[in-house]
Amino acid sequence: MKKTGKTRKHRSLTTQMIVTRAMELADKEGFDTLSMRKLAGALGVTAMSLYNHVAGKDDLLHLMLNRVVAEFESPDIGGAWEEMMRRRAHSMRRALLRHRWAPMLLMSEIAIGEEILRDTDATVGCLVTAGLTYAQADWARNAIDSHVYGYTLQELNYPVAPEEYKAAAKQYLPMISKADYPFMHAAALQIIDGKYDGMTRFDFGLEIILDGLNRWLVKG
Amino acid sequence: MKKTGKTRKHRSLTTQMIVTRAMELADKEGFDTLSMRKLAGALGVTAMSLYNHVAGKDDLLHLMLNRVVAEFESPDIGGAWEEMMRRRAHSMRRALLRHRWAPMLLMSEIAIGEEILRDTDATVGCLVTAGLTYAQADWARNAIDSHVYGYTLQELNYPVAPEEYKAAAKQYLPMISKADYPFMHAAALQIIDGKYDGMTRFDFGLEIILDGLNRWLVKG
DNA sequence: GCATAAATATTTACAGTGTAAGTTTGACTG
DNA sequence: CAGTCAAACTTACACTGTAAATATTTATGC
Repeated sequence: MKKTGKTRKHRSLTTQMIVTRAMELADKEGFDTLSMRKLAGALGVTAMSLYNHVAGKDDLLHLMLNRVVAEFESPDIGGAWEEMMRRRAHSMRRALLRHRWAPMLLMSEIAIGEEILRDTDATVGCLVTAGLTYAQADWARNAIDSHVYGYTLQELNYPVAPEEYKAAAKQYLPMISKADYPFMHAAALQIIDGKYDGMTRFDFGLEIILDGLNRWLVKG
Repeated sequence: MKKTGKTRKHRSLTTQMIVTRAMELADKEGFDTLSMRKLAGALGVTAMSLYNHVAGKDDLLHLMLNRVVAEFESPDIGGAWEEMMRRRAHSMRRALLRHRWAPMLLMSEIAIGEEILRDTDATVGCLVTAGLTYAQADWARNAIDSHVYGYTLQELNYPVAPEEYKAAAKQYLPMISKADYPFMHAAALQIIDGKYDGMTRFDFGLEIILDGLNRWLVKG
């Protein structure tokens, strides 16, 4: 197992490389199949080598989550807050769909880090600059984030793709007892008949919230 | 290892017992430390015995989640939809706070089962009976659920308890660079000065959504 | 009552996991 | 060239879920 002397193994690993590769693997093959051994293998290295650059799997996870948040679009200070929040929400959604493993962890981990602070600061900053109090800004941000994370997470784990709703409804209709679940039964029929496409909508909830916030602010 | 003949080990285990004990353990000691061996031990049995009543850990998980959803309050068909949705949301929140491990899994698992169907059917049923179309009912339910799950999950994982916000703000203030994160810095000061208690509010977001839905329906 | 069948609990074993501890290697420094 | 120190490696351990085979208790049929 001697070194050839040319293939440099030493000094060839960085934290950035590890995080990048980990995200690629998580994106492609799923987060739960990502093990330290597998990640190390993908980098041509043994598992324990990673521990020279990363404190542990938890630490790696936080670094990955920070990278995801880095993809969120920062609202401009001084911009029209509604439009800024809308743009941020859409960019969050795109980032979360790119990294399907992220939403659950972003919500359920105590996630702090440079990029997460930056995002929070810019968001609160935009709202406060637009005239909201810190309390109002915090509540607004929380309502929006709850929706973005909540909606996206539910959507990501929905078992059938939108273009298969009709077929799925046909397939499962006989399993939905009309006596026990009359409304679900009727809903399935509506989807089959093409009266409703079965898709919930991200923007629907988002606009309800933005509009509601706006009205509440105007009212005082 | 012969049986004493009196201490009956056989026939003494049921699926219900397993699920109940699993929920107790998860509630008390956390979901991630719940292993089949530990659960079996708590029931005075070996790990593999559980597999006679439960297909596997995944199956057990789904049974647990169904039990949680069973604690959600079913809206009445024919009731005033806004108030019904409000009551359901609050009961969801109480149940999710009782079972801190549940929200993440309810959102991220493909969860189907008797109780989950019942809840969906009753909720959609209430809304449809109140005059909404199936599409509108689905969107409304989705917006509400996204908020309930999203908010509760974020709240559950918030690192400091509400009564410690002030102390926490004092402690961490020096770590929040005024140059890099001016608004977070200012927010911390407001909390320290007692101008804002730092608590976001479940009802704030919920009422924004309910009100927004109402307006949208009236408008057509 | 007794053989047989069906449930259900147990034992053993395996391929994984994250990571603590100790060892070797490689690349700079003087 | 020798010395130093960070980085990569090896080994080992205590876990995990669960497949397969075995043992034991209960229920059924004659």
